Amino acid sequence: MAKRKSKISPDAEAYRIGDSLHSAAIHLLRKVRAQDRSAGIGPAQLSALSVLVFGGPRSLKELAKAEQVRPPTMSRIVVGLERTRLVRRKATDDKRRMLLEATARGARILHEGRRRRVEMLVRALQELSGDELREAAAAAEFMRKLVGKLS
Amino acid sequence: MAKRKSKISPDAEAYRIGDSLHSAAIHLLRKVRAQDRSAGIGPAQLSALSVLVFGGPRSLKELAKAEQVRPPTMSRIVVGLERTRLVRRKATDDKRRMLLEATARGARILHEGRRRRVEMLVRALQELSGDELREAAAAAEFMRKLVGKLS
DNA sequence: AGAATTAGTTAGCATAGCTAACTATATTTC
DNA sequence: GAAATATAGTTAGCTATGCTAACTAATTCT
Repeated sequence: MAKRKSKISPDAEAYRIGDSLHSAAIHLLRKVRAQDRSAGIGPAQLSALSVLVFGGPRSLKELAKAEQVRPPTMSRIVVGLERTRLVRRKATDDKRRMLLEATARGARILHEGRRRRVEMLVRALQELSGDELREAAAAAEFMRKLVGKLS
Repeated sequence: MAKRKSKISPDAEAYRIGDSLHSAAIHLLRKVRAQDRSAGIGPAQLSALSVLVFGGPRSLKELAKAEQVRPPTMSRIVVGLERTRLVRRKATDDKRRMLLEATARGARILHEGRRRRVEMLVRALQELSGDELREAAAAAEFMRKLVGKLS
């Protein structure tokens, strides 16, 4: 593109693509998030829980960093997760710190919520041809790489 | 893939890809959203404003539907946007309805906020080769199509 | 021992989501 | 044309999620 259509500067092209990706991500998540209403768990709790389920136990501060929120915010999210027995605290040698870990129930709830979200995408993906599915896999892989490069 | 590796069922493959796309979209937005703090406008307001800027004036109910929120929620979002003079109400013949439209200031603020978000992506995209950039464009286009197919 | 640092919480504020119940206007029905 | 119904938006009140500032308790450094 940059070579065939020299009128389009690489920067403008990068901007257009960036805007597209941004917009697509917003609309994709807005759609799948509609599935969360039946879960009885908010998006922040669901996301924090997923870190514990897939990434293993960690301290509140680490969890806050992983979720890119401040410690007081995470403190309250954890209170909610504890109240519904999705997460448990474990004491450590350092008595200031705690380890947060998902309960079995937490893992189950997470997988169900995730399944509901992802299944919406899966239904759309199942309409695609084999070629299109390969395109989908490439898009997912590209997004993953790009996110790694951010900031 | 489905043909070469017949052990992997198309369904499992679709699930894996769906999960990837979902996860990538979450992480992408979490990163770019960090840019919003300096904007002095929340994500819901920003998103509603973008509908008005890019899609033109419409009623509160239509805006709520476009944003997939309930009317009372949109009512309050609009109050916030009005308070900061980013959106204006216009009366219609039907005195129950109103038309909401972005002000010039609203359009400017939106473009600035969007630019901040997108520029983060652009910085990452600018590190890519021409081939990779074409991959990026294909990924964006694919996502756009997929979102259209959702539910 | 005392000072500084670190982990987490509490308090207080704003935004954003919901449902239920309300007001005001339009439309339909008899 | 009046009464019933439907529609657009708001208000009230709840929960969840984000922040900063200020606090407590434990640990580490000097």
